[in-house]
Amino acid sequence: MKKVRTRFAPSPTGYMHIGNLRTALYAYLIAKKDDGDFLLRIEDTDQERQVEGATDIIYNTLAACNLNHDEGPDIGGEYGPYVQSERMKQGIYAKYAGMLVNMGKAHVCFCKEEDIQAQKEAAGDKEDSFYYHDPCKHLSHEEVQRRMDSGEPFVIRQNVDPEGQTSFDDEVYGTITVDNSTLDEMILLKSDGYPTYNFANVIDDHLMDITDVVRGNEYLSSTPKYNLIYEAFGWEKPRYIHCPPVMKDEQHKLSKRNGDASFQDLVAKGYLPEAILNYIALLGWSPAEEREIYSLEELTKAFDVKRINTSGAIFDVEKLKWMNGEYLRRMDDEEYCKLVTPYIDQAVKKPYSRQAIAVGLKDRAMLLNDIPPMLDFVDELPDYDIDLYFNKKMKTNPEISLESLKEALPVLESLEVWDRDSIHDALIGLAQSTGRKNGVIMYPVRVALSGKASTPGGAIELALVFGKEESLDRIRKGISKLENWE
RNA sequence: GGCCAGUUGGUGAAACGGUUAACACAUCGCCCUCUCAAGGCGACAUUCACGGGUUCGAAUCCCGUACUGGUCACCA
Repeated sequence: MKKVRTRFAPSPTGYMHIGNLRTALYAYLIAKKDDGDFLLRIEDTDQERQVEGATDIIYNTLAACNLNHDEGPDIGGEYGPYVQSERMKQGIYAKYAGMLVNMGKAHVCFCKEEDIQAQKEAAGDKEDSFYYHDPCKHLSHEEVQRRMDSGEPFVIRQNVDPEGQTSFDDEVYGTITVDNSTLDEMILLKSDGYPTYNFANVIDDHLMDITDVVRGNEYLSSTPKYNLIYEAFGWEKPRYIHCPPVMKDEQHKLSKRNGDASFQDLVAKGYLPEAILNYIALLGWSPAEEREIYSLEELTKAFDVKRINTSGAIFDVEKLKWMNGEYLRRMDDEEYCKLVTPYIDQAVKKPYSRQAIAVGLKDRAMLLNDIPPMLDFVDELPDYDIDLYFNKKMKTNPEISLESLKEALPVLESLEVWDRDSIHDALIGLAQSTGRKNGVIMYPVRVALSGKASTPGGAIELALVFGKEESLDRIRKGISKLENWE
């Protein structure tokens, strides 16, 4: 069996959007599942749509996701070059286009774009469909030569015999059959000498020994035209794996045109690349087992083309959020602390232990960017409202809280060691020795320490973050605040 | 408009002719609890776009209708 080779073939036109990334992921998984090669090819045949820096975004995104390619413009390979504009300069496309012309499978066309367009529009009113019969097909060899010599602009256009049907098997959508009469004769080589996407794609996929073509399902209807080229050359056709779209809502695809979230936007918002990748793997594909969290390596094993869906999937940021939180929670503490420290630093300038803060964050922050606002009480005790001391469930109110804080203060002051156990024993001991609920003591202390209704951590965790001196200071402030209120 | 494809809950989805129509997110309860989370438990589609048919039996097969998407570029 031939070694499986897939490719990701983006055009460098801007940010990497989610649907695009997912196609890359699937192509990667299909190759790696069978120990095959995954390659990157840059399709820059449209000179007008080039965007500066777009190629770097592609490299960076793939690298961030660990979708490492085996061959590509940046790392080379035996099938190079991997950039289509460079391949064009080597005359590759012109050569194959010429071969097709000689075989009678393509022809030189001098028709003007506007003329064809006008013809289509005129016909559109009367006929159900319009199939372009290119008159240039019947031009004599001499005339073609003469007009080319005279410098008249031309394109190379595919020949399609409108008789009969063409069908192909897609791994996802099954067998698809179309009437040849509905196939336009597509342009292979543009008048600027560049190949069209369609043509370059076929030539390169063949030349690079691509066995599995993975792409969006918008190509489903042009696939028969691709196959005509394979057939003209007598080349073996690849397996086709067309993927359903990733949608923004029921009727719109996720697109960069609309400014929808790109991979880098999500990363900037605090999503982990691994979580994003895991989530999008599940959009349009489902594993055979009841599990949703998969590392890239695990995905590689579990992935199965047969389980790719045929209908579009809506991108649900809520579920991504959950998954991101899941990834965060599963990290070991040390790793988590390292990851999160830059975000803590955004909100906390004082030298409190990052690790002590991270402990409280771990089960609470689903997004990295949620972290700074959660810590806005750390450097400065906010000027909080006295009503915070009311809590029905904890059975506290300002009077009870004042009492609790007054009792807690000396107990904590007398502590020789300021660690988790001693603080815990002191506070809980206080509550239990007087037969009160833990919350009656703990809740007011937590409020006094933070001045907030909710915090990443309870009284003990916060006391640990602040240390003895600052903790006692905040409790004293709480006491005086309550006293003044009365 | 022609052609191609899709249609299971708010979302991702399972099911490959016979199940109480999995599971996960979200939502809503309850429990746990020093807040909030996390965690635990439970609720949530009498029904699989609609209408016919085939069959003892259909979300699953067939036909039609509706709706949605794609395509019909010297864009990819």
